[in-house]
Amino acid sequence: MQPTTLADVGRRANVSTSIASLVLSGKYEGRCTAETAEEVRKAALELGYRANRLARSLRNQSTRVLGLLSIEVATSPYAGSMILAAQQQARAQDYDLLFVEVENTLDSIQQGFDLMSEHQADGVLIFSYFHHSIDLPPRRFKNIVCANGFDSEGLYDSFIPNEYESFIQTLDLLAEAGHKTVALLTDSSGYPASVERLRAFKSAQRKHHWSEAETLIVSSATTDPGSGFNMTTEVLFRHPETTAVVAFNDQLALGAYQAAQELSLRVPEDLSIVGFDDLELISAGLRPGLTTVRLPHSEMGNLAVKRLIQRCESEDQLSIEKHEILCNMVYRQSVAAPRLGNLDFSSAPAGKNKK
Amino acid sequence: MQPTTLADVGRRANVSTSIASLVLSGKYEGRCTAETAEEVRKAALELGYRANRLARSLRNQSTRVLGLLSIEVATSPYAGSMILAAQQQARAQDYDLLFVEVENTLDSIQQGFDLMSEHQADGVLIFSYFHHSIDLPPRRFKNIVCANGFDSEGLYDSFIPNEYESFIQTLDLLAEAGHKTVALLTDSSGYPASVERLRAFKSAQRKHHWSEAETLIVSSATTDPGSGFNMTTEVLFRHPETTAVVAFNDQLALGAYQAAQELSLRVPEDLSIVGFDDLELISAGLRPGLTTVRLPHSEMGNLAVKRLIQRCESEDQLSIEKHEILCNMVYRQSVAAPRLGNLDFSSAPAGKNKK
DNA sequence: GATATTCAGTCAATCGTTTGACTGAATCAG
DNA sequence: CTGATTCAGTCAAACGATTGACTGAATATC
Repeated sequence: MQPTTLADVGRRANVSTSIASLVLSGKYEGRCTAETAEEVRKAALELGYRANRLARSLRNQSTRVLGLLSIEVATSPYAGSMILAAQQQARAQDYDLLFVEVENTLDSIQQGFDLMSEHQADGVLIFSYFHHSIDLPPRRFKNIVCANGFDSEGLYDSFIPNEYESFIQTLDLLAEAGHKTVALLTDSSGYPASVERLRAFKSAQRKHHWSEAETLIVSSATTDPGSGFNMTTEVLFRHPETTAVVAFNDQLALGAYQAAQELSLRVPEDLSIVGFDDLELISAGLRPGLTTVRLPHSEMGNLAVKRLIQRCESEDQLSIEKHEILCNMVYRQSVAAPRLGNLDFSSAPAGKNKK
Repeated sequence: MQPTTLADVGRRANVSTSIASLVLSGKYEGRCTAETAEEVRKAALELGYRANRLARSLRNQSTRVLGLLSIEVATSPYAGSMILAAQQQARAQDYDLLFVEVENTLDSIQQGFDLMSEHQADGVLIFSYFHHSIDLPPRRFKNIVCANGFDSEGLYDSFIPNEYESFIQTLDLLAEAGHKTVALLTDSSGYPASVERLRAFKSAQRKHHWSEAETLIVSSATTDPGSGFNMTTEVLFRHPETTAVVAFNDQLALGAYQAAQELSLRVPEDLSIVGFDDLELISAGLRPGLTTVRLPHSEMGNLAVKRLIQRCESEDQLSIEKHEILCNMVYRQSVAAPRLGNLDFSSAPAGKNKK
């Protein structure tokens, strides 16, 4: 049961494959009558004809396939939305995605490019797990676009979150609620996210006349809830005047919730907490819901594909741009007006239900 | 800057494209000298030659591309590992994955098949977001394999979790710890996961001589933490003798933690809790860590690809099999021996740190 | 009425790789 | 010395879609 070819369609409609091809691609004007065209379309439908993209691509020197090099994305909880958005945007323009997961090494990325090269991809997307600078091997493809990361040499378009402005939104929210002593739990990786968010925090301290005590800023190399727990506990003991905790990400925020619980503090009445990332499993699952910032994964996936296709189809040279995307706030219930007075750790820990 | 072709390689090595082809595919024995072969390989390397897979596939009538129809997988937090495992297994055998997200409707799936048909995929993988029966349109491809779901007519291989046996492990763990009154929070969807896990629970009740009060089993149409909170609260008030809560999934378990917190119960000293799925963001992030069962997403992705490739490359008819995969337990700290005596709700709720 | 134009279509080359059929020279067996 | 075999290659036909060049008939123009 061989798949049907254009020749089969032509045969059934009593025309040459040329006419069949021209009709099905809508370019038959001046080449045959409307009736013949109708015949062809009918034959194609009856035979369930599907064009062979290999043959078409070979002839056209264009595959309408985009290579997706995912640098450790698929392992992350963010994977879904970025890849999904890319896929759907591609499909909407009759492109498809050839997916390959690579490691963040020149060698592995090189192999990814080679593979896409063999498949004659029209362009290549480079998706990163987290916002950082990526070293890429020498250019292989005319069309390359990065998302959630950027190439270290600035040779390609990239779509990344605007860390600074997005974080400022969160901080302004706390300021509006009336907080004056705000602690920051951050990470010490030195990646753009930590650098920019720290810069935003310091600027907010000045702008809103917050306490600028250095020990209000605690950082850690790991950003799991355990670190969040420890850092929160530390900063609250040192600064019992703290009324709000800003976490570098939702996992640290989860740790802050746990620390609050341990200290019998209510969120948000006794302590406001905000996060970053909007990992819904955490942010929407917590009680009360965590007010946070949604990373624009779908937007980045979507825009990167749009831009890449534009590059593939454009004759002239497009300029290279680094697009910073503002993230949306997600308002839940973890922010309230500051409580009055300092925390009081002298009282015994809340009684547990013990037998 | 056209990509180099076999003809280019041949020209540089002073041989015909035929020899170039034969050498590079390792079938040159009896066709040329070892020295000539070396010349060809050298030329290919120097030119950075990469075979054009379109041309090769067109000629060979085989693409080494597998279509991946993801039925709402990419939107789920589980997406990553299953797709990643599939991709890596495919790559290990020199296959690639063409990814398309579809909706769970005959029409959308049909379109997915059509697309894979145009791309001449050698086979199609059908990945489902959750373990359920999928209605598929009439067979389009010789080779189809399902993962984390199965086709309603049983026409194809499938790889799914063994819900019953996997859940039994959890329940046995509680029995070993000495629990006698165990509550089940489940969902009422009627999908295999809920049906089978409920069956396992009832069998455990009998096997371990647990209390079989009907009201120890509570179910809900939604499985978010909020439902888990409500169900846990309900069951604990009704059955203060409950010493362990088994949740249908980790999100319900998170709700159970929250209910325990609200009632000032310590986990696991006052209440043991177990989950299912091992959503690490939750299970590893909770304090104490949640003992749960890891869904075998990578295994399913990996095995499905292996089987599909086997089908693609096998001459003879393979039998259709439904493979049930046993899930691994993930031991954390949420299970302990049961406390002695009933819960006591007469005492005032634990004092909160109020000003 | 001769020529030009339009119409409705067919022909054949092309994309790059693969591989069975072929070739011309050298070697070998008898 | 003759015929068969091996060796080291080349040739050319696929695979299926696309499209510029062509064709033969009908119609239009002067």
